[in-house]
Amino acid sequence: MYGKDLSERKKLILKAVVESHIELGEPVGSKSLQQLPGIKCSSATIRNEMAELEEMGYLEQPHTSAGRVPSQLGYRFYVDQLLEHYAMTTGEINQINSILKSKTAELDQILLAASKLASSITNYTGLAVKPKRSSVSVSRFEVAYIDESNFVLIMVTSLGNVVSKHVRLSEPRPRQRIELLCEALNKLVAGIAAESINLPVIMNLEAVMESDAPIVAPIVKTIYSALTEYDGGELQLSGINRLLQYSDYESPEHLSELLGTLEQKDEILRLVSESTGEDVSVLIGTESSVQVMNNSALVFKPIVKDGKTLGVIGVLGPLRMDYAKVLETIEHLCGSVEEIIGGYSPIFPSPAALPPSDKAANDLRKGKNDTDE
Amino acid sequence: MYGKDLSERKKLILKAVVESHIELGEPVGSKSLQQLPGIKCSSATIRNEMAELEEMGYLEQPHTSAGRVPSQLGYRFYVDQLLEHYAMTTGEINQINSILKSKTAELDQILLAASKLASSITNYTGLAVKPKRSSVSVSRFEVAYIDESNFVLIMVTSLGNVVSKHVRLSEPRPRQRIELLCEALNKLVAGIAAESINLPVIMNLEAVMESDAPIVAPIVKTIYSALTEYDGGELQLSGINRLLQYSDYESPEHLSELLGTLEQKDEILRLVSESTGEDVSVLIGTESSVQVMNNSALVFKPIVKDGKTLGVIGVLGPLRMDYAKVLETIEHLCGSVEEIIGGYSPIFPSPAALPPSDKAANDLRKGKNDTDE
DNA sequence: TTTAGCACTAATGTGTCGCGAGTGCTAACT
DNA sequence: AGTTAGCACTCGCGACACATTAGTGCTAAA
Repeated sequence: MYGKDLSERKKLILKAVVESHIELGEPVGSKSLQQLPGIKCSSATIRNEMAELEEMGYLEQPHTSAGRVPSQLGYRFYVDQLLEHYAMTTGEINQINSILKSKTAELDQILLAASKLASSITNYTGLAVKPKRSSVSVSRFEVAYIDESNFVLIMVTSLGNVVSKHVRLSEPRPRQRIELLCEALNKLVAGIAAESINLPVIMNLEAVMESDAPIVAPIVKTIYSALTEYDGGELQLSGINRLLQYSDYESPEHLSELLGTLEQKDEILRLVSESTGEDVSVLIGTESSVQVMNNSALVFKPIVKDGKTLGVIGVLGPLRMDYAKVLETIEHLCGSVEEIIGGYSPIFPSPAALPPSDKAANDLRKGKNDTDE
Repeated sequence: MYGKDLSERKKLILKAVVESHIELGEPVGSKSLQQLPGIKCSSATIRNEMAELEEMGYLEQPHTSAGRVPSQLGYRFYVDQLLEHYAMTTGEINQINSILKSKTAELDQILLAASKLASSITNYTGLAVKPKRSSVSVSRFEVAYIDESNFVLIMVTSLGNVVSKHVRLSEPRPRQRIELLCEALNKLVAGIAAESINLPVIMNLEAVMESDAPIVAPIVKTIYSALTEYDGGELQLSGINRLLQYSDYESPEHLSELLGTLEQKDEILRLVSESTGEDVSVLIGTESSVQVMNNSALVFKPIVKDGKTLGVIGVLGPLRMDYAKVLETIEHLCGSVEEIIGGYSPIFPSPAALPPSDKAANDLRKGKNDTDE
């Protein structure tokens, strides 16, 4: 393991370099370190130590006769071992409480609010992700009949969310047939994950629908696409303008590329979904393996309830971000969000107290979230 | 009216200045104009003309001994009177067709795709707006019962969209009571616009619900917020990175401010909703009366069907944007989108073929749109 | 009314210079 | 052996002077 061979003094110096550079954004020299409390040696000694730290890869020099700047490895080590707990100010805590607590609404809203808070507290770009989910299923179908050629198919998913799709029929069907279809769907499709809607299921459906068999296929297709679409993960950024505050020293083309990648969304979604575990992830520079983020750091943490990841909130900032504050903020935010959604009386408290469609029972064990729209 | 006193030659010169500056982004001098076809006088004459144009406010000089740059008024006049029709390339048309035609899905999706197209074709930032609607109402309520403390209230709006809200009850209620509530809602609230849900309505509801009166108020509040929230207008940007390509000569703080304003969304929504008529709007510089957009131009056009504005797509770019191309692109895009949604068989074809809730009848005269989710 | 010519202006680019912050190295010191 | 003082060296950076250049306005002639 790296970093085990560092003397206490080296750690102290590395820590000081990182923190000074995070704060001021400039290469830090031996003299400025010397007058720091806790260091009792001369600038020459510090120079020697820094030279060695550079040798080992923790620091680097923009050019001869500039101070040192932490390398990616330097930040890594700092985050892993040197970080001091940041105590959030009461102002910050109040801000979180007042804004977040007022949102008892949809999870989406809460996530967005949390991302905005993350951005405004840390002064970096905040992000909220509604993660890709595997194997969502519909626990119940409803129809809202509009006219003989149109109805809205409403699906309550296994997670308690609601997805609705407008369906247009090529040939008109009377109300009862549609309601029959709905019943059939509830009997045959409810509780089945999108990927396991297969031919036998469809044939069953068609058999039930008798003369209306032709309308089954397009409807199943609609259901399928609704589920997978809903499933697709969503990324929302807040405080994009703060990207400029720190990457202005970078080339504008680079920034433009970064913005493009962010707008694409898939890279970030991939990163977020790749991370395992319930803990904070910190991706520094190339660790993200996204070319354009080599000069950025990404900190994020999933919001977990009963073992399910309901969302992710995080912060995107420069390599020299204030990791202590960001980590603390993210953790606090996640905590608050989990508290809020935990405060909900569970929608599906136990396999016993169940929604009407018995079929769906086995899919509802853990789903207790409550977004919709 | 301005601009009537301009000689043909002045117009020619103004046009040339604008177009040259749009293309190259640099102040344009008398010499470079001279060698343009269609101008048969010497640079000195052009200088005189330009001096007069500056006098009149159509041109301005960044400093002595630089060329001239169009003023805001200059652009205005150019757009109003000098613009030449831009013929879209077949490549561009194909791009639109292939991408747009494949989206037969939700209006939201179509709008987003159109905005992306606008951005990629024009190389500026594209925007799509789902406009604020006035007086949406619920034409029908449905409930999806989950358990005795939870149900999902599903509302089919007067426009045929579906909004759903999860409702948590502080005290459990049996299924029948919820269904009764739903019936009552359909009787008393369906067809009423959010703003006309008043005390008498609520009292009526409470009377019907008898012992369950206490749950009425929060539910009405939910309905109200769902409607106004849904009603709130939505803005999506695409190609934000292209903002950098042209505003890099601006101060980075300014750009940051602009991004902030865009993220806020309300300014843009206001601008878009303020515009009347079905035509393209072109807001140049201060015409938007948004401080931070003084150096930007906004071009947008509503998507209209049967007299209803279903969305707006537009482009945000620098003052020196390629108005000819942008205008043509936006108009073409809007045309394509209208064509696509026009192809839908109308959901509410006539006041006769109506959704079950008779109450809602009078709200459905024109609603023929079909988004959902 | 147009044009050629000329003096003038301001931005832009280039080269030189000195300053200052910071380093590495060596030699003396504990 | 580790620490420190001292010193020579290296860059980056801002300042200044200077030439260049693209463009102007004005005047006087066509």
